Amino acid sequence: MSVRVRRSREDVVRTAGRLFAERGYHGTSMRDLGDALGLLGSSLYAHVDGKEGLLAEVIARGAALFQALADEVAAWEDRPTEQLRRLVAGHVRIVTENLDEARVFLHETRFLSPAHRRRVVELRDRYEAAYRDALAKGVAAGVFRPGLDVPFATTVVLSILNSLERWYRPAGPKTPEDLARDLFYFVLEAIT
Amino acid sequence: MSVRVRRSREDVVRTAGRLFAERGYHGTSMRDLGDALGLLGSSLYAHVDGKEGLLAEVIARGAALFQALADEVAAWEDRPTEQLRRLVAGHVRIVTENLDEARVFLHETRFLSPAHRRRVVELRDRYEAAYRDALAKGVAAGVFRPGLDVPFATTVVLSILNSLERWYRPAGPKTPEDLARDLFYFVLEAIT
DNA sequence: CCTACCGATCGGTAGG
DNA sequence: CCTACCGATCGGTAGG
Repeated sequence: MSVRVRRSREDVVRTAGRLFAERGYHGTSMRDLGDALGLLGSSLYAHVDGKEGLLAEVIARGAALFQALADEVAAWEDRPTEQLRRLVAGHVRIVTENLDEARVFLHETRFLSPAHRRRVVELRDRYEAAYRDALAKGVAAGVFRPGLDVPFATTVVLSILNSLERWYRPAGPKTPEDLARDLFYFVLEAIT
Repeated sequence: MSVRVRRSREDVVRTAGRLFAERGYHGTSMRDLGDALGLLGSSLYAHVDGKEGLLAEVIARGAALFQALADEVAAWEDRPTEQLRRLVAGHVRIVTENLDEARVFLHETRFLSPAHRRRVVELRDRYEAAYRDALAKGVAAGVFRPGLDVPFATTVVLSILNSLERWYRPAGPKTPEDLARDLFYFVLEAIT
């Protein structure tokens, strides 16, 4: 009954993302991945260099989405509230539309080789800086609470956003747009 | 150079918690665990039934700590703000004092057998209910914001608390007591 | 808790 | 992308 079709490298990476998200990197074998694609584990090596390279690619794709968001909101640096609103909305959109990559990014980065991991940690730090800068600018401009502990608030906001992958369900009561709005106002209440 | 001492079952479970937290369940072999304890992988079977039973025990210990907290705060049901304060403070204390178990509980529960996993999910749901009840009582009593979306706020509060294991560092600028206080007030600002 | 092992599975390769 | 493999490692057991 298995449907035999030619598989692209894109298919391999996307399916790897799904399996790594569901079973974890170490819980997924190359034969598991082959099975999911309708081919043998050994045949995967015609598409990719190896298992770790596949993990690195899945994670790099996730990281690129968040990085693009940080770059995008940089243009709004004169309006910190709008910057924060866009960061929250963009994060929710990325996670809800790329749940597998987001999960692998958050849970499996530690299994990357040191060289790959270093690059990902660097991107994560730059992403965090986008939030910290928006909060700091908002405090300086008087639109957020004076004396706000900016590093702490940054951590809490990212805690909320990074937990989305745990509980977001497409069939849940709120659409991604609802979530973006409600999460933004929850945070805004706490920091103003 | 390796120090040979007699190992207790307690040593095995605690070391398994550390390795499962650091490398993940599927990233830890019974030989890895034996090495960390100064004995052979095969010798572990004198102490435990098998690898999955070891995971179940590490997670059950973590779950028991949270369950005890939920039971404890039930006594304060007439004072929802105090109830929430104690839930947050208790959660921070449990995580900061049992970081390995908390990590395994959060990340490796999905690798339990269906029977073991079902019990853990049940406990987690009861723990979540303690937060939901405190918030609902607070809204009913008029101490929290009228019209607060209680299920949503519950999820956000637990998102914040469950992310602690990601960023808490004993050498960080805030003590666990500082964190408990600051996290509580962050949440309180958002829900009042 | 060690010795000595078991069958199964792992990531990966040579050659087509 | 398959055939036919490789050496290494996996969780686990029998017997002491």
